Amino acid sequence: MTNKRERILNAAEHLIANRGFQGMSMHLVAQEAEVATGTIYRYFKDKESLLRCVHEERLQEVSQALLKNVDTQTPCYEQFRVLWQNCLHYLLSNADCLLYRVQYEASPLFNREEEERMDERYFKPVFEFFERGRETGLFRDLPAQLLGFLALENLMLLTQKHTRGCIQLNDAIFDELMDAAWNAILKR
Amino acid sequence: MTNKRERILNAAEHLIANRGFQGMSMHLVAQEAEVATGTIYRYFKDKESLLRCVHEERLQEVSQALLKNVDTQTPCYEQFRVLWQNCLHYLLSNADCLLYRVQYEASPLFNREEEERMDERYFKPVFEFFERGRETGLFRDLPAQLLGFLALENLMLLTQKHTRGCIQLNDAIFDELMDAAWNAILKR
Amino acid sequence: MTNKRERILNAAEHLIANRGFQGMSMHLVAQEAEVATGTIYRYFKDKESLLRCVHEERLQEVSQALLKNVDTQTPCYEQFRVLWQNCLHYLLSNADCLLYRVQYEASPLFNREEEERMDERYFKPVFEFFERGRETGLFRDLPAQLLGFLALENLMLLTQKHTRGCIQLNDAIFDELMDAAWNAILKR
Amino acid sequence: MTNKRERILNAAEHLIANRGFQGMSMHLVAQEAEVATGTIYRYFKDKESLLRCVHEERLQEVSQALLKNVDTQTPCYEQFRVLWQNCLHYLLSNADCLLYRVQYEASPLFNREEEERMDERYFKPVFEFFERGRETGLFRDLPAQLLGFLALENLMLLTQKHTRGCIQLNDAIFDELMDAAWNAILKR
DNA sequence: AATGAATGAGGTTTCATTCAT
DNA sequence: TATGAATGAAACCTCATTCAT
Repeated sequence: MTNKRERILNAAEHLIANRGFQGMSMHLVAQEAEVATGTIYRYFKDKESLLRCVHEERLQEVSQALLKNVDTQTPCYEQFRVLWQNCLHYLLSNADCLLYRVQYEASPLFNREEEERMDERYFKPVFEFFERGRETGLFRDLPAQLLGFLALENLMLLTQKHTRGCIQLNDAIFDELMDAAWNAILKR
Repeated sequence: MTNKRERILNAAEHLIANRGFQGMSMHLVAQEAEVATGTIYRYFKDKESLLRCVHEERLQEVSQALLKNVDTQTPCYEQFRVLWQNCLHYLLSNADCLLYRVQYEASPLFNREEEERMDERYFKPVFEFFERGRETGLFRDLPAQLLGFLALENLMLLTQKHTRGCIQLNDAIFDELMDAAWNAILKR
Repeated sequence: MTNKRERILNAAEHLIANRGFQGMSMHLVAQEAEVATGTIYRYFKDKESLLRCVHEERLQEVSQALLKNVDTQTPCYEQFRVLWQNCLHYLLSNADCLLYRVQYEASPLFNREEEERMDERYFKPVFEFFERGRETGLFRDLPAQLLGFLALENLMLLTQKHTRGCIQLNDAIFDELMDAAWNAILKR
Repeated sequence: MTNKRERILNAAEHLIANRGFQGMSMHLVAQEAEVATGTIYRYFKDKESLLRCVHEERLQEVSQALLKNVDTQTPCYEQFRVLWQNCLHYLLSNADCLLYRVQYEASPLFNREEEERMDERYFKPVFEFFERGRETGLFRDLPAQLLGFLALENLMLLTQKHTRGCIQLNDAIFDELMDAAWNAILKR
């Protein structure tokens, strides 16, 4: 059953999300996934490889969630709104993934080049959206990567703080935040 | 010599910055600080306590750097500009502190309540600045904490990516980013 | 197909020869023999049993090779010469078997009594040859086992060193070594 | 206490001697040496390093024992006799070292080049003895290494079999064996 | 008869912490 | 106060063996 592989990935993500990279031991992963320790090594060469897979599989999932119902034929703002809402909903309903990703981004352990390649692969349409906006003079004259960061990435940090109970957010605030993001990237 | 205590704190910060929480072993800290392993335990009860101290000492330093030359008598935008520039310069010239802090923020390991208390203690004047801006109707109707986040905290993530070589930033971009931050918090 | 049994035995021998007893895992044996791991257990009760079989099967083969064309009607020196040459050629052309056997002999793991029984069974004619030589007063007054050792067994160690590239041997040296062996066992 | 280092080396040697390379686990070494597992790693980088040290330290000891009382001024046969007797006595009274060494020699795991360098370093005077004998026309025209092998190294294998109870040796046999070794290397 | 996924005991190694000096 | 050798629990990983298919 390839089901076991998925269980292992989820267990790893969950443990990292809740206990940090330090708190994810192979033994705990096995326990959480309800498999024997040795079983993990049938699916993943070693711990590092498991971590890489957790990352890549989730990246793919995130990018799909992000781009759902984004129609390049609709007005720019409309596309932005869908993107932003997709992002918000995904983050709010996938706490483990969110808490995991924030730590991954912060960690100095990972190979930057590989990460860049993956970002490019999975988020190409997102970057293209911001690039088009910039070319038409709607958005600020900043690299697409930065526009994407201003518009979406800090949402990640905010929802993380929300999920962990550090701040309280509600729908009114979300509307305000989306508007703030839109105004941040708009050319003056 | 209390000098040793400082050396230990710096060593811990440096190691976390460059190798993550996992990469900071007490033995390595001792080596980097050029003290014996046992000496660390004269200054800090245990590893957790050392980590807490690293955090608090730096928080204090950051808050001082942030508020330098901020004059509440000057126009709001001017105060914002100084705050933002202080923040940028501190982050760019204190790579270890920056790389450390990003990981700290992302980590699920720390006591949220204590952190909140510390934030409040050290960043009170910053929050007050945003609060005033909101009350005068200049800034969006969002909690000061959120305004601060929109204005300053994502700068931390950006400079981290810059420091680690994931993105390239320059003065023109920094100007643009400051403007983006300003526009993000401004009421429409 | 009993062919599989042979493949497994060869794989085990080959692995031990090249990686030592430590380097022979059941998984690697299966891979090298191109069978499934579980299949090994159809032919051999467990790892120990497999090792014992590897040993016995090869012992039989060696003894046959050793005694080929040895004619008890010919003069003693002639018989010795054929035995020695057979031994040399077998060892030189069966590197795995050689490298395996040297390790087996050195290992404290195996049951000495069983080994003795096997030696006796398979090498009886060889021992008889040395026994006859002793009784006729041609060879030293030493147990046949020891005469055999002096004459043939150190050839094993020498060819092992040759095969592993530790020493260089050639035909002239081999002639000299055979003469040395002959003189070692000869009564003065 | 550097005493611990010695205890660890002895424990490792003893375990290999009696249970083979496989049977030497770091845990067992620690137990036998009466130290904590972790302590081993203060003295040796890892298992491989421990094995190398066991080897080198013993090699040195063996070479000293071998050359004791060998006087290059005395006749060749006398020197040979002392060498051979030294070798015999050392092997008979250092069972662990003997059983260890035989396995080491048989193992395909070790770096041949390094071994050669060590042999050369520690056994130089032995090789020189055989070289002189060859140059004066007393010994066979074989490399000193091979003469040494014929004269001494198979003694190692024989005493191993004796120590393990596979064969019975006594003083009369030893005399015979020494004579056999002498006749093996003598030029005809 | 054959497969190979699964198991978990046991291997090597690291590391936070203690304590005699 | 400072040291660093020593500890042993716990980390990662391997491997002989079993068993459902």
